[in-house]
Amino acid sequence: MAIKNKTKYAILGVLCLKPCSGYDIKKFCDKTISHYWSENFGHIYPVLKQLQEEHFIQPSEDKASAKRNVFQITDEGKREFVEWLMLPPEIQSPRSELMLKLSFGNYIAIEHVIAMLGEVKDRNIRNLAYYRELEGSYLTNDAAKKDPAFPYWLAPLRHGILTSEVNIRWCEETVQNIKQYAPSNLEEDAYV
Amino acid sequence: MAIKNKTKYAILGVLCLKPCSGYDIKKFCDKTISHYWSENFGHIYPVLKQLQEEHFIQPSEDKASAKRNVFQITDEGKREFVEWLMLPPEIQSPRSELMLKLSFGNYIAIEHVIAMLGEVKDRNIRNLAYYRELEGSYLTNDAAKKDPAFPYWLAPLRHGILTSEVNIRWCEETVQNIKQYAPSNLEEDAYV
DNA sequence: AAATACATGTAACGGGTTACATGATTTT
DNA sequence: AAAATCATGTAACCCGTTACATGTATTT
Repeated sequence: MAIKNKTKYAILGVLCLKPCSGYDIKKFCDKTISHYWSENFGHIYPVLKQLQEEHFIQPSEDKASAKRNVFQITDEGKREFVEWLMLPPEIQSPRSELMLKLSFGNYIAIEHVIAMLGEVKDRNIRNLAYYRELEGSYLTNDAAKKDPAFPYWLAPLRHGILTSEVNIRWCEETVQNIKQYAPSNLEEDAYV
Repeated sequence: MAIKNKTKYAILGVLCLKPCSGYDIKKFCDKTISHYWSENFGHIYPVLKQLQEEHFIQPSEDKASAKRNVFQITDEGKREFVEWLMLPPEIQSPRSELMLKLSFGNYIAIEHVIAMLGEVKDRNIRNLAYYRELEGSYLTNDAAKKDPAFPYWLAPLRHGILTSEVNIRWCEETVQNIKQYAPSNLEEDAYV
């Protein structure tokens, strides 16, 4: 059977870096890997409990506060995680709502489609700016560069940069194509 | 509440093109839009029933076989579909297993990571070849070009082409970065 | 005659999201 | 004192996948 429950492995991965509470894990996901991975509390806490039962994680001693529930990964947990790492990543069946909508674009007014593509482009421009800033701070940090993990943290970031760039170009190209091949009501506006 | 059940709208979209049975819809998804949308029987048939109850679709007269259950979209169904089309596409929370695994690449042997990226690259090369072929047959078909839907069918295809290309480049770049910044055991092999 | 493709559906499962509930701690 | 943040957890829901069951029509 195919491996599901990727939350399990995401949590094990984060705990490989440092002991964390559920809250910490969520914060880490939101801050550091949010451009390619997301988690939510409703899933983290139950999985944390399950991982503890499987002895892949255990309560950590160094709790900052009595209320905090800090976990650390066990040797078994590390083994489990690395084993998963080496499996080929599952090819997920694609479901792009944008592409689906776009392919039926001739059912709505051309201005709508163009506006939609404009929003997509803007979002990608914002993302790109953010990625570029991150990349800059990475590349000028000599300590980070010496970390053996450096190229592995750089890779998803570079992917974000390259795909953002290509998405922007695609938006522009697509607007042009739409105007050229399906002029409809836009042409008239040009004379106003 | 956010709109879920996108299968509903995918089905309405396909039925806008022509009356279909559940089987036809599945076939259409697999053959025509599989690079950005997927459906499966276990979801299609129940949703088909639900759509009928909502009067968005109705049984079609022209059944080829007694066994086939062909549906056509109603005016209400068309309205429902177009209304959805005009809503901004939901931004889906990203979950790239490849990126997650890659960001922990320093936990496994470098050869493993390089092999993994090689497979990803190969898959993208295969996809690109397929997309390019499709694009060629599109661009040389004058009848298709005159269809007002032409740029809307072209757009997802172009997106596939551009992202495949960029993925290939990213794989190559990433392998280089890994070799440069995390040489480890590969260097030795170079002398063998 | 056997194998493949056509065709429709149900049941169980599970993964992930959202909303809800609750309270402590820190900052303004 | 109030607001914001920290922090943990549960319950309900629903979407989508997988596996199962069943039978017909067509091709080899």
